[in-house]
Amino acid sequence: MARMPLAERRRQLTEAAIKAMARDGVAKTTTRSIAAEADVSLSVFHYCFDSKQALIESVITTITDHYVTLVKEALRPRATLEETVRAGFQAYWDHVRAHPDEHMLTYELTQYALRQPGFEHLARRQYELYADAYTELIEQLRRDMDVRLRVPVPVLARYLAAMTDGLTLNYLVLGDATTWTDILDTVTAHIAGLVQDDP
Amino acid sequence: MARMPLAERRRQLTEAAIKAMARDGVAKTTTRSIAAEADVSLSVFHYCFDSKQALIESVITTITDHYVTLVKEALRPRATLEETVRAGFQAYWDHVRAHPDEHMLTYELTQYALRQPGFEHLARRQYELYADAYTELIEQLRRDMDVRLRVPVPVLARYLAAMTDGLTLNYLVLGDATTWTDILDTVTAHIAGLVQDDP
DNA sequence: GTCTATAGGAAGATAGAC
DNA sequence: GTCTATCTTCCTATAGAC
Repeated sequence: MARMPLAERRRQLTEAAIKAMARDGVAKTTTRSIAAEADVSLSVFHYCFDSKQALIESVITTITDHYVTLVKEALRPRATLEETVRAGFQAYWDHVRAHPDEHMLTYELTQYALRQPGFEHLARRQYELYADAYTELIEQLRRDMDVRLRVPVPVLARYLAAMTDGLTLNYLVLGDATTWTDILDTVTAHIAGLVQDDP
Repeated sequence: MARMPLAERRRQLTEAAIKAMARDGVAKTTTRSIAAEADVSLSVFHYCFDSKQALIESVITTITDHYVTLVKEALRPRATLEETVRAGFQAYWDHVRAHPDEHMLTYELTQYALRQPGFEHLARRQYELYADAYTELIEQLRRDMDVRLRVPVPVLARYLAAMTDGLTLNYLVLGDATTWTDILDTVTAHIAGLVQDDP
């Protein structure tokens, strides 16, 4: 097989692991299946990573950074506050609908990290970065537009992150059998009310 | 060992499984560890359940019903709307803080069910029952008090269920390092505004 | 760096005596 | 119904040649 620098192989295996885990779930993904997905032999895997745990650590940080970028891109400021909220949620939501398995994987990895001794910090990092993304957005809105807040920034940021998280998980489990559009409308109107003081 | 009717042994093993899974996580809980927790031999396990999957099905339905009862009890109607929201969240939240591992387990089981072919309906049932609990509460409030809604009942119920779910998961990951009390205050004020029309 | 082959262990499930 | 002992399978990780 084609030779490759260590760092690049690591990236390739990490990507292969994400793909396999999104498809089959974390529990059913073995080092063998990851090696097969990357089309390398099992020994190459262990040449690049000391253990399966070391790979999973790489998977968690990679996918977390990937999703934080996604959320920040979706929630970037737009012309008006209402448009920011609506377009932001729409962009985020389109991604969830297009890649449900990947979003599912983020939840599985959170729980893996919380249950694995020494990995708890990875789960915390994941959720802190989500909240940070919202914090950044809120601060930006406060500067660029005339937005006043009913609640302190960290409280609002964490609340919004948790709400996004809960709605996403709810969608992954139940789908949109009920009128999910209505729910999103409720959310956006709701958030606008929470963010901006009444005149 | 003491003999026991089949149905009772099943209950005993199911409870032992819940205890072991809450403590060690679903992934690390084996049929052997469950049998040890229940203080029976491995063969007794397989005498009661055809497979590990059959036991997990029992675990999921049991713990789901248990938690739905809990939520319904926490969210029962009280004197005023505001008191209902505040006391309800407080009661629910006290339980989360007292038993984080059990709540964690409910998330793990959801994901197990979603990944296990033929078990998806158990995950859906879990989340439908959560939404049903909120639906019941809302209907009751509409009857008993003079509460008008800005949004349809199913939309509101599902939204509230998702929000509760997201906040719980967020707490399980991050703890209450930030001012969690403020977040709960925000939530309760927020919900009251969403539920009741301005006069 | 990559390969084949295999060590070593733990899991789910079964056999058959009591 | 419950037990001990074992079968079978599949996993992570390593050894050693190329």
